[in-house]
Amino acid sequence: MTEISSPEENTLLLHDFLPYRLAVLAKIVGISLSKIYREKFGITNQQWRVIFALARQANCSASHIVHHAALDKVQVSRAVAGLIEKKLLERSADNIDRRNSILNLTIEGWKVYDQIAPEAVAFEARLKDSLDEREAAELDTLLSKLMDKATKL
Amino acid sequence: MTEISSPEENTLLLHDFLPYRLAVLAKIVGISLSKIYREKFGITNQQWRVIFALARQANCSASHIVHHAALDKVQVSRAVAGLIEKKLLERSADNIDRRNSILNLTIEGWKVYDQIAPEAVAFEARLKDSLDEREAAELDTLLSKLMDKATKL
DNA sequence: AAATAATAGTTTCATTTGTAACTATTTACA
DNA sequence: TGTAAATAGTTACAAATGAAACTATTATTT
Repeated sequence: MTEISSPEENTLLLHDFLPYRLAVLAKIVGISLSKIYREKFGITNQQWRVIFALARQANCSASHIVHHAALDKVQVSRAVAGLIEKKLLERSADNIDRRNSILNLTIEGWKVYDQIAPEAVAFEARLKDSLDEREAAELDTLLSKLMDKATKL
Repeated sequence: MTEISSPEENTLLLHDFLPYRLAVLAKIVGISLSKIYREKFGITNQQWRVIFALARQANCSASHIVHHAALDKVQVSRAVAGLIEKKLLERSADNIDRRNSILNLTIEGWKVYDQIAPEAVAFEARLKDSLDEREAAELDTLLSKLMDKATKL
């Protein structure tokens, strides 16, 4: 194996490349987090997002979740179907606009939420553990700026 | 649709939750970036990473790429097979240890790299556009700290 | 009112991905 | 030396994902 590039050269370093760093970080974080809800509750990442969206906003439609959980309508449809089968969520009809479904967590669904939520918060806290208050605030700002930019690229 | 949670309540806000923010940001950035190499060169994300790893380090084995491109060996194997078929990469035998393959970009492979690399750099620059120098440095630090922590969770 | 477009959500099918099992080769060690 | 363990890489199969077509209902246009 021969090193052919020198630091002087303008070769792109993958591990310094921001999109790569974001992808790797997000993936590792996502995998670690998903263990919490997958192993203990058999819940997928998308189902988890639907549960959290519904915990925040009850009686809402699938398309409301689409806009608040960064999932597309197919993903929401599948996640909802899975959660209904697990009896964590129930669907009722909207008689005002019968295209809509009205979604709500069941008692069981709330129990699951009440167990996962604190663990998710604790997980986030561990992740941010090495950041002081200023850094945490800075991180928020930077992620917001990047998100803003990324949606306009 | 009824708002049942109030800000006073300790409900987890999905859009403030760091793992969620990282996942959404990484996904949007990844999709935007992938258009550059997918639409113009028909290259997948994994193939792109293999090309960049090989541009940095010639004559290396697949497992070297595994460790430097955050891909698992199956992903590398498939990406390499695809790149060989496209004639962007060639594989030769390592007579010292015949388990290893020795991988190198072809002339065509280098041409593709030479076209994608500047676009990738420009993309990253656009993404960081709204950050000043201090913020960009801070971002580096924060991502490193988070990455460090995430690998130890 | 009838035809057309738009919206909500589901289903289908092809592609991608992840896990595990597999082959081939080399290393460790009894 | 011979046997077991480790390493490099591929293949096969199952599960997850994405894009497009589809059903049902409501809104808009003429």
